[in-house]
Amino acid sequence: MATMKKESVKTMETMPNKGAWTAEEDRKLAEVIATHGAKRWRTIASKAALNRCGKSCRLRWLNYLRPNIKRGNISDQEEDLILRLHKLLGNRWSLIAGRLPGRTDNEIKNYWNSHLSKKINKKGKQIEASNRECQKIEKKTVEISLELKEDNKPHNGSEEGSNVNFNIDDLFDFTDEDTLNMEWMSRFLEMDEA
DNA sequence: AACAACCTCAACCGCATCAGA
DNA sequence: GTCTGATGCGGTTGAGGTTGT
Repeated sequence: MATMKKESVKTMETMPNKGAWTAEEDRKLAEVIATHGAKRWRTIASKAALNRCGKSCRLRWLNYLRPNIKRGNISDQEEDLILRLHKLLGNRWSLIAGRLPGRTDNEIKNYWNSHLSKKINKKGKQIEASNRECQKIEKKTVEISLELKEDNKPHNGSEEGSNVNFNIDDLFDFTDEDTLNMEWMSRFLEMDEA
């Protein structure tokens, strides 16, 4: 990918190199990191003589050159984990990445923005629709119960004697998902404490 | 075949936080 | 305590690829 942003000649002359990394740059950077370690990025940048800033070198190393980087598609299992972690942590990409060996925060962020956010929106719309349906049913249930109350009301106006036993729990159909999430979250937090 | 619209992902930017002097 | 440089993080951009018309 020959990524070269539109820049004036002056900027090109004075600013550090920008755009896509070449194989040669990667090799030089890896070489310097091998001898000096992955810290003091500004020093690394100058030792590698790449005409790139320390920040760029760090990013390149973390997202591309670092060993044990897992390349390729995100598995269903990983996707599920990302979804759960995002639910728990929000856009804390580096924390999420920390729970996915071999994956980088940038990769997860990109995956979220291009795949999962769309999925969530889609699901969100479905949930909205089903919520609307639930509200309709709820409204109807309340109407019916009020009608029944009216019918069973003694003519002296007392509430006693009503046959309507209204159980609030019957209105909600809880799935096991919330319970599972709570259990999973506890396990996750235990991992951090360990 | 040509063009537009959309998608992906590497790289950049700005800000926040950390660490050492 | 505070100043300064280094590092880390999340948001954004845009080139190149893919798909649709």
